[in-house]
Amino acid sequence: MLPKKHRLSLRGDFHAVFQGRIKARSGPFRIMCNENNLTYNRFGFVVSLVVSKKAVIRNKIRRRLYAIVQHIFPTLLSGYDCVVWAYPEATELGYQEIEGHMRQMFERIRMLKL
RNA sequence: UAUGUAUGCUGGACGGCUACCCCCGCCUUGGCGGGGGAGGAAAGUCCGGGCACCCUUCCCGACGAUGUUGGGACAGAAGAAGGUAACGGCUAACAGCCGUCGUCCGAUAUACAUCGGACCGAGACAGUGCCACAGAAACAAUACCGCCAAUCAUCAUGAAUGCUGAGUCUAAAGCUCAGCGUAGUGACAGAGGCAAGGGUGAAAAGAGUGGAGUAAAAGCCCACAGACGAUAUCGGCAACAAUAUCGUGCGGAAAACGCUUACCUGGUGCAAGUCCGCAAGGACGCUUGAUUCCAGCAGUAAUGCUGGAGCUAGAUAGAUAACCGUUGCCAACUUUGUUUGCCGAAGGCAAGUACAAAGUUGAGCAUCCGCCGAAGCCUCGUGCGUAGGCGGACCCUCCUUCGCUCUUCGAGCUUCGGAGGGUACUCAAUUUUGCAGCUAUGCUUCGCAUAGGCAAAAUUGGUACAGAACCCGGCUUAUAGGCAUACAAAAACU
RNA sequence: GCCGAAGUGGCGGAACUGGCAGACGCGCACGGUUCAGAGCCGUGUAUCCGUAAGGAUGUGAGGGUUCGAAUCCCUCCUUCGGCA
Repeated sequence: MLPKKHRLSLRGDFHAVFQGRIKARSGPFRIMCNENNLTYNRFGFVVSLVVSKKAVIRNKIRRRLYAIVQHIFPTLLSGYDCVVWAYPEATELGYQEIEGHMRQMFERIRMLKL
């Protein structure tokens, strides 16, 4: 879980990210980013009712995404707001596979530090 | 014994590592320390409440006065609309719960009765409607087949008495003949009487048995029995039940109705609403409550009362976790033993059901590819493929050989070639079970006990349903495994 | 969190005042027309059993009321829509 400071919460923040041009996709996940005027990153996750009708499964996917982002947080460049979507196929994946997809997406949008 | 149904309870544990939310304290403005952090259904949203605002009404005050505005209330008329429906109790309230009654079903039983289960369990002599097809008729009735011939009509016959005519002598009477025709008899079934029987249908006028009755019949009448309603008495708070009297010929459907009766509900819902802010948004409401646990008392019970102790999530794109390790539990399988039946001298054959126990730890391990392919499998193709066969790569051991290095009668490394092997498990400990023919020790002998000894085994899968969003009381639905109680009874054995 | 609507062959969609389920259209299959194709015309077309006649099941699932349920009632499932 990320601290509340690093989470996206306001409606306007999400809409600002939707205006961004930095996008990537890997497997059942999609990411969209935009620059903010802060010195740190903020993340938001979208796991809609289409993914699964059971709240337990949706919560587990979101918690895994939070845990992965928290794990690779120090290796990222700063100053971005990001939103990650999950799609129904994500319910079939294990933790290692989700982590692989996430790393691939961050690599494609060149947010990893060298 | 296994299984099913119903009800109630339970719903894994420990540790590592990296993090999140709330509260408290300290230093001090982001760190440290401490404490807490999902459920029986948090779900579905099917009901009921608390709570908040609005509407109406009432009360008080002010004013620009039959209205406006501010405050308060133990308030919610009628109608509409919606809901509930045996009776009593419980409750803040309910479509919930408890108890009782009634009807129906099942088991035991001759029966009474007992046990278990189900029930939207008021009203169809207030009204508007419905009962398809079939059938004569589907509810103030009607008559297809059928039954009857009392009454009317028709036809035939027709006593006594009678009427008319003729004759018998003119008349009358009487007598004879002819005609009419009454009662009666017979025929027919046109009018009519009947609804017992047949047939149709889910249901047929709703009255079952016996008698009387009739032309034939029928609750048309009588006796007995059934159902429903009213009244009285007895039991019960009541629904209801028992008995007696009186009355009623009595179809179904209220899960047809903007139908009746009785009772309940003013409306909207925390996205209610209050406050701050230009706005985005934020704070409050928001967790001390019809609260939890324990004990006692009252009550058949639901439940209530009293006393003591406790504070037990409060997120808001939504925390309570992610990833590992150990272990518990369950199932299958394997092994061992016990088990059951049959034959029998030892012993064997069959069943593989039920029960019990174990399935742990460490070390070593060089194999791989292609083609074919008994068994076996299916999509039935000359497909897949276990054992196995052939070929190749690679590895190990030995021998021969070309060289190199060094601490030089030897060792190591290496090139070419040849032979053999590459078996998928092995070893040790441990645990459990079994064995008792060998050894040691102890006990008084048979023998028993302990320690050694011998044999066997050391796999796989699962661990539910599901995530608070203002809070409670219910209902319904989901739920691996485990526990308890009641009921049912397949199969096997006795 | 709250409120509402729908579910019928392979598809769309009738039958909703209870009374023979699948009208009608599209699609599909077969046959005819044509030298051939399109188009047109005709027949058939839920599932199972049966040579056939015929029988059984079937309106999202389960239960109930009724002589009889796609229709009425109850509980679930799925899908869709609305409210800041």
